[in-house]
Amino acid sequence: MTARRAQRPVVRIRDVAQDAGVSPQTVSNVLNDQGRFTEETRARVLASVERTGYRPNRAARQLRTRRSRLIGLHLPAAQLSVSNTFSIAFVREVIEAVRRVDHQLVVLTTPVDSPDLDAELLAPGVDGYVLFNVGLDDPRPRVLVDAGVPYALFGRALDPDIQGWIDIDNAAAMTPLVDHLVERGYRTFGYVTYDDDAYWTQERWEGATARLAHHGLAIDPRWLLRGTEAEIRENVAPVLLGPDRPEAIICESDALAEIVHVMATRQGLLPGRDVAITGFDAVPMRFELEPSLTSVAIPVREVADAVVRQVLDEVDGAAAPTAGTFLPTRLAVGGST
Amino acid sequence: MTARRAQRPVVRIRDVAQDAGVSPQTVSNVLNDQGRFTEETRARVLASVERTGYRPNRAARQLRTRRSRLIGLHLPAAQLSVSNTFSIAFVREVIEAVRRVDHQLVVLTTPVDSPDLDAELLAPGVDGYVLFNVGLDDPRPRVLVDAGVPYALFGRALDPDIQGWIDIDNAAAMTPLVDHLVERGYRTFGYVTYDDDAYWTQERWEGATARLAHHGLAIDPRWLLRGTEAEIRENVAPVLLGPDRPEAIICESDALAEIVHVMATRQGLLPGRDVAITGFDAVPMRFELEPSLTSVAIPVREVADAVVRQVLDEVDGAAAPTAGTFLPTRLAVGGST
DNA sequence: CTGAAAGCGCTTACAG
DNA sequence: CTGAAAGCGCTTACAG
Repeated sequence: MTARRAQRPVVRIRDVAQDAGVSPQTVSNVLNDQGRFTEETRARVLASVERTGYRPNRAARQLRTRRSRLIGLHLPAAQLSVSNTFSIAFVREVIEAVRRVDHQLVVLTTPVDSPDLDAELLAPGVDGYVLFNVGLDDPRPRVLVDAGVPYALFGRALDPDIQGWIDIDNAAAMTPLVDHLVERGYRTFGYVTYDDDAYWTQERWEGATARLAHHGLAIDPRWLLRGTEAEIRENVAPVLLGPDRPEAIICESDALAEIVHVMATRQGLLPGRDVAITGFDAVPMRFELEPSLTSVAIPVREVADAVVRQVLDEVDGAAAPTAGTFLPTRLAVGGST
Repeated sequence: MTARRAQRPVVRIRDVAQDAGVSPQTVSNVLNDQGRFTEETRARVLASVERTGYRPNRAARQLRTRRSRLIGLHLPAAQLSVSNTFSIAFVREVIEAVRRVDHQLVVLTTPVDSPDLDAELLAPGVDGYVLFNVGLDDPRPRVLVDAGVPYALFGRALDPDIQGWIDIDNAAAMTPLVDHLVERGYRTFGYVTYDDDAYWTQERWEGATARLAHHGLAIDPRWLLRGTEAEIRENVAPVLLGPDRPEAIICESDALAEIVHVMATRQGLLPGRDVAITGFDAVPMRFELEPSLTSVAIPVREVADAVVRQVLDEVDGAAAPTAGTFLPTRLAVGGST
């Protein structure tokens, strides 16, 4: 226990000042790069910081500057599961993005429909929030707007007050995907999608069908498969992988495409040769599929960086120059088409 | 932007005091449940808190009490991936456990082998740390011990200074599993394991073989498969699922058991009828296996609660009553045996 | 049971 | 370029 209770004496800024023979104020200036000191002073101060092992007290700094250097990430527990491939990739990038701007990430997990959502979101005193998986009528941005807490979100909102969003253009993203399929010679199409009311579900469907129409093509209604993952898992073989099947199957997400891919393989069909399969997201999966999946890559890292930067701009009161920003997607061609 | 910049005036404790007609001190006492007030005062104060929308300034409280109410979770980025089924389940439970004790969770992702590990771990000013995936010679506990920062860990360490660990007894956990297999009549065994030097890898192997020996049984060396997930994926069929195969395959983890299960199914073998398969961890997977996997359940929630409680006890200076604690595992019998 | 004073460790004006 | 003073908003002794 001895080592455990080390309790080494706390070094304060005035100890460093004393050691360096300057005032606390000067130490503060050096540490916060405020200018107003000679290079020689700077060196002396830094040497003293090193020697004394000084580490600024965050609470004191926070009290004075009114900045916690904490960014909140709202991550309802349900989204932190191995089934949420995209969420996990996104969370990881947000953590890294926050680290790059020298802040700390605080994770909140209150369910979106909790009656305490407001209180819990406001309690931790973070400088701002990152939200994602935000639907058009999500209650969270409103809570933060009303409380005057800065935030940025990956997604979009209906309310024009809700600004500072970062998103991808789901419909537009389907254009190069469909063009690619048409170019490869595929002419009959199936579509696999979640049966939810998310706007991205809607937009991907509309983007795909519109672009197919542009080519004079369409998705045959009998090859449209909607449902939960479990339902799709069950129905994909009979509906889409029998002898009378489409040449290509467009899936709303990689998670769904993975199911189709696995089931196709199990039926003895080789994706890319016997049937084309496409996904959407292009994030790492539990096992890489073979042949690899053609998909639409969401620039997760860029989104995370943009969202975090947006929060900080808002915190700093830098005029938010945009209501929202679309980031470009990229077609990732694999062996499955 | 108007709504966005709401900037409502900050309510301080003295505003509440004024509203309630008491001193700031009394408001503080009520809010922190320090006794020393009448029930009537209490009600008046709480009403004023409600009316004014007061929310304590965390920085000020932290500066005064020297508690941030922040608990750090060190989660190197590599562990936050869909392949790390167990890590994801554990992180989720830690977040919830921290929330239950009314603290906030800060996530740090510095790689374990980073030269800045010390500095980054100490920078955020958390009250204490939760560590997991800790190996016997892990550098992290030492860093925290030396800095006098409280922590608790899921895992174990060699250094006797490193106390406050919570773990399961991997070897003991294998006893009921092996007994179950023997009881079901299985007499020939294969074993699938990672090729790493983690102590749990070692302990599970020893636990299984020792208990088999107790029954006068053993794992045939030609049915021992060691390697990375990719290697196991490739070799499991030829080594363990051919005509000359063991009756039962014990796997070090659910992740490996999943591979074996999928491959067995692909070979036309029905787990539980044609070959028995067991895992270890019993956390949710991307897709539930069918038949379900017999496995050893790690009490993830209990572990998370215990680790968080241990950190707080340490923070509060409550004597750490134990060097370490083993939590019990439970055999979860599924259809795969 | 309640109040006035002091102080946690910084940084932000303000003087020199 | 550097220093002495004030104050951020709480809570912790200390008096009454």
